[in-house]
Amino acid sequence: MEIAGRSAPARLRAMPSWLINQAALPANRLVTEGLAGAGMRRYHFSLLAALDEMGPASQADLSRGTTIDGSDMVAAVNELVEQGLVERTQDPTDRRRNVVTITPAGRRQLRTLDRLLGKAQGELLAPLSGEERKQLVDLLTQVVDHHAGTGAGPRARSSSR
Amino acid sequence: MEIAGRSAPARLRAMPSWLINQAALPANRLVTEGLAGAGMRRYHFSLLAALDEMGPASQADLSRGTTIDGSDMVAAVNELVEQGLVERTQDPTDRRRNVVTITPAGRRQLRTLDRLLGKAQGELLAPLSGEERKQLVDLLTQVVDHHAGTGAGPRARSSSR
DNA sequence: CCAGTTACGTTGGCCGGTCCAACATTGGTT
DNA sequence: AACCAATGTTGGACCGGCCAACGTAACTGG
Repeated sequence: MEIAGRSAPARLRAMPSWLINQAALPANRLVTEGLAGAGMRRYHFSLLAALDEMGPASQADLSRGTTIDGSDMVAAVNELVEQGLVERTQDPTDRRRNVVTITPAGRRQLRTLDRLLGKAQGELLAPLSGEERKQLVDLLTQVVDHHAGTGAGPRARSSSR
Repeated sequence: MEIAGRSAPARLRAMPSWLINQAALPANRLVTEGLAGAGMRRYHFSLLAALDEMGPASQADLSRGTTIDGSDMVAAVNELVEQGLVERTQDPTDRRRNVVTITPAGRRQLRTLDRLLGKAQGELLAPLSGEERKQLVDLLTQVVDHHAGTGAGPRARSSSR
């Protein structure tokens, strides 16, 4: 009763880049489902986490402190404002800036999300022992750090014109 | 000379699901760039690899043997046909089926892609030792296998109606 | 003081990847 | 014959990531 051909080619299964992408599927599914229980998306959490860590910050600061593009920041902040989790106020000392501040409700929500996401991580790494989980995090961190800034940042300023 | 705030919130940096997604960025960038040198995309390689491993197969077989949806298979096969890397012929014993066969040129191309991708994997895992690379592949494989079939397959057949 | 340059927020859009619904054709079942 | 299942195909939705352009505002050098 073979379920023939249900698994990917061996060439792919041995390829780290492929494994990473395959692991990202359940990861994103679990995280998305977890956050959906609180009516949130991934970037909402990123934003709340950044605010909790950085304190009040401009949208440009938040864009730099997360992987969220400035273009997408507008809508993201709007959505958090609508739910009363952050406040957007104009910076009086620099009228270009919008200072975004997390509210007490935002902090409460953040703690809820922490709990939900912790659960999701547990399910994601279910087959691994505590020691193995540490190893995985360590190895991935090395890879991520090694490639940091190698493709995320703004395009090299073209000097033409 | 701190480059202040250039790194993501600690909450995220400690989260396996986030690390996996961040690692997927350079992974996809390197692989995409590598394949671009041969005028190919990722699913082209998946397809050629599956064909090389499965032998001649119908598009439905290929869809099941890869992560490529049947809807997207049509265009993918078309593109490979245009480049003479595969052939699409109607199965005489089942006139619904298109049998896709890899050509000698396809096999040659596949070997080229293997080489390009091997290089990309090396760059991706540059900071890791040989031992660490094995560990990473092993850990990711455990995670991927554990979640196999947990969200990819066709939607559960709704029994309503 | 003024001209040029830089930063910020915002709008709009493109692209790639994933997925689903519907359909006509064909084959299998009973 | 009547029904059900599988195949290939078209069309489109959705999401995440990214970029271009623009108006406003601040800064800098002459």
